[in-house]
Amino acid sequence: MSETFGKGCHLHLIDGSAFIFRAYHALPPLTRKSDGLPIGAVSGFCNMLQRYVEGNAGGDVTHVAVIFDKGSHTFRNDLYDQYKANRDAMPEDLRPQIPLTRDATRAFNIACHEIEGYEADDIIATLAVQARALGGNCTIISSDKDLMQLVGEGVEMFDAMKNNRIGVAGVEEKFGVGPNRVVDVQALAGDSVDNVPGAPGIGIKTAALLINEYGDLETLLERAEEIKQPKRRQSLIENKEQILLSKKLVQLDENTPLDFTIDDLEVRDPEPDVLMGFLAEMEFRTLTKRIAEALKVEAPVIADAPAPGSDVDAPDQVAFADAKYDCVTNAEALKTWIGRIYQRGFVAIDTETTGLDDMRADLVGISLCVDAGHACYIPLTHKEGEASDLFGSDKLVDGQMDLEEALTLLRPMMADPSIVKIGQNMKYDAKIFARYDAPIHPIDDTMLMSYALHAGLHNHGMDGLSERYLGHTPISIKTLLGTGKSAITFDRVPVDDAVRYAAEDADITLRLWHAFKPKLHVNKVTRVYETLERPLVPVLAQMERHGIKVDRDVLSRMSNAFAQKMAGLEAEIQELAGQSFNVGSPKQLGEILFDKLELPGGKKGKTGAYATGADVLEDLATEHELPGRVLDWRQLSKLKSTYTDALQDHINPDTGRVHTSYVQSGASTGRMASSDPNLQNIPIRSEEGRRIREAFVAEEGKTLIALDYSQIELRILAHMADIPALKQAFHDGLDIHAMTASEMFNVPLEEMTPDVRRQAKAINFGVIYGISGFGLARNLRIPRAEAQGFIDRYFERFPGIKTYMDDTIAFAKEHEFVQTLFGRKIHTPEMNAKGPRAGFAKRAAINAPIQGTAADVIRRAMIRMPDAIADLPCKMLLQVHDELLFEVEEGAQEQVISAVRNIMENAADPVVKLDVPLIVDAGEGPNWAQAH
DNA sequence: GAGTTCACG
DNA sequence: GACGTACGTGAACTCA
Repeated sequence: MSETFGKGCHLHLIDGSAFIFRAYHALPPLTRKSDGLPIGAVSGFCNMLQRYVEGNAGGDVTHVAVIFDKGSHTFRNDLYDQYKANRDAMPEDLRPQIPLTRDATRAFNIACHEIEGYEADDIIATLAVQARALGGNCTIISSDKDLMQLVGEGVEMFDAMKNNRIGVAGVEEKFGVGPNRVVDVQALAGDSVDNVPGAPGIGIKTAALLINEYGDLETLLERAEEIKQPKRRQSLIENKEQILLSKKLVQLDENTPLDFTIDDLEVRDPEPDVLMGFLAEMEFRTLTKRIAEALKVEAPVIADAPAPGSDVDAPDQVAFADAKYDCVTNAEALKTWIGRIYQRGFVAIDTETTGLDDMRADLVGISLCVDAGHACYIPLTHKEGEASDLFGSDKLVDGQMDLEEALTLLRPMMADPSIVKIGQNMKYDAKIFARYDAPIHPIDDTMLMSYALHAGLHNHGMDGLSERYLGHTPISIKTLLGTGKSAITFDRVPVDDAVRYAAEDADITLRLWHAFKPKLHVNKVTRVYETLERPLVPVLAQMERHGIKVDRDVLSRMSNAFAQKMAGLEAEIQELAGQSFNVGSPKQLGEILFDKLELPGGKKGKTGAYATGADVLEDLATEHELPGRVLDWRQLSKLKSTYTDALQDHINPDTGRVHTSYVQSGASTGRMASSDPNLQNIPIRSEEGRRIREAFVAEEGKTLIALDYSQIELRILAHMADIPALKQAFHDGLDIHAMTASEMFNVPLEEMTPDVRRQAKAINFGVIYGISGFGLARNLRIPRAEAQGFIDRYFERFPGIKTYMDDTIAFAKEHEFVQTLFGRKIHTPEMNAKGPRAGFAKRAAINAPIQGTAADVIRRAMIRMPDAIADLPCKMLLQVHDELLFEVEEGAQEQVISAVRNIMENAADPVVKLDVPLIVDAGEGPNWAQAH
């Protein structure tokens, strides 16, 4: 019955991408039971296709196609690089489903087309115009307003969700003009979703008014001077180029080069075998049955596999004891595994290396897992010889794949955007792979999933997670490597042992992934994971790999100076004590101070030792000379051992730089921790300590730039607790501590004394920390009653703060978690405990949303930073909670500061609209001391 | 390995 | 009325 498209024919064009996104967002994240493949969007897509088919049975449709977008780069990006630039990345669990929606369309025996470099809308436009020219009709199954310009004689749209036809009248209702002028209105109004700029200040209503008055866009722009309203006139004149560009962006291309014709789109009946086969493979039980009935065929039997992940407590289909772990020793076997990975669309991957330092450790082997209970290990550089064997040769163990051969096979899979690589702490593995020219993307991380789900409840190490969520105790690395001096490195572990250990790690990681993935959605932290955790991994990896230059000579000189001073102080201290003792021992010092010298106020802690902390010694300094000397000695000792000495050992011999490691899941609040070395606690408060920052320097020809958020936590408090006076003060750029003092003590700002301001500052900080009279009294060294008086007065002046605290505590008691403005959850399991623990929990619950929201804000800035500075000669090096440090080529300072500041100050947008401005201060210099 | 102290935001 | 007390970290050191 083949016939040429023409009069009397009716073409249906389905907007495939719209179907996919609707399906994805309408459904919970379903997974295929047998293997956990994410399948929700495919399921919804098939349902929509089936409903479409049923709805059009017996209708007049003669031709039909589903049209998809292909690739992210189109000719519009060449016109305007910001086009659709503000779109979120595709969710990771949707990505592997995209090719399956094509398969689904073909399984329904419906034509399915996409063309590289063009949006689906352009293909639809081209086909609609052709259909009309050939005298037929066309219905576009979509509600996308960008397609409305096509409506007209012979062409209409159909909103499948609302079951609603959109003709010329519908378009006029939406845009206020006929379809032929829709692009003119869109060009003026712009589109925030697609990032089409348009004319600022002009929306659809105004645009329609203007177009109707002047006829079309070109005439309007020519005669813009005549417009009476000054703002509109100015906007049109000033933004003429931008408006014309916008028109090009919204105008669909009706001449897309097609590699098929309308005649190829003729309606075909589905072939039951093909369709049933596909549905059965996807394991859609209900849908398979329904369609089988409609087609009057037998529904295939879908085996009832136990459901991994459906029950978090028992996700295993294969007991660990029955797991099968292969040793991969040749290319054929590895290719088989890679084939399995492509079938699934995901793989759990783990690296074994010679050490814990990801900047220096060498790759020893790789393990992979795609099915729980079936994993493999690829030994690559295991060496012969026992740990104790001093003459242990460096000869490689026989029967291993060549490292480069294995990487060559793995690299395409690791870089393939359709394959999700799952790891536990993937930053480590990604950094190792990066050193072997094997970039890995996209990734999923079970440690970070646990962090999004369980922050505040427990740690997120793999062994703990395995015991807690899988009920399985993993093989301990210590049993393989030993401990202490006799410990060996992984390359000396016998291959058989390594297979059991390493393959199990990948197996565990995959099972954790199956357990956590559905929980993200149930616990409503998918957004946190997808926007604040997952995308930060590559950013941190990049920063850590880059490192910061540290001048060894500067540190070494300071170290010697400190040693000399300490020796002098030590002699003085012994002299004052009348005996020699270890100044570094708090126990011995306590005995000298309180037993021998009989100084007052000796208090023993729970262990029976005297407290000798800085606050105690400061109080004693008025009584005796010795405590003051000890304080000086301690400061120097700290600076020397922790900074000037230890830091030198952290200079990487290959790069000459120091590479910290950020622990993304380190702090329960959403902050990060820095370790090996910790570069988030480099001294600054004391003059002597601050000089250590002079050793952190820029490379020759470059300079350091530090940008930090000003008072970010107080600003967030002002917003969250909704305190008008504080918000106004921030809007007016006032000194917030002085303003607080003025409000509290009724002192005019001009008469403010530094001491009153200092007290107010302490209170402001106290509020953020969950203030108590006792704590404030100790901090300010004032009587407790006086401190309590301050707090009472503060709450009187800012009653909203008290309400916020009470509400937060009530929420935490009820739910046992608190939340940041971005939805991060911090669990507070001790809220309903008895005794002093409840006090701790309360204060932590008050602090966590504030500290956590600030942490979320800077994370968002960091995630956006690589794109923002891609074309600038600079690198982001460090994060210190509210500060970012960059190394910049000399001369580009201004540009970088302006770009970075823009990202940081707007980092909360568009998810959270803060009532207070975020302000970023910037500094620049040859070293960190001067840049700050 | 726990406890103490102190560096940072 | 008595508990105890500012929030969040990491590292070095002593001592059992």
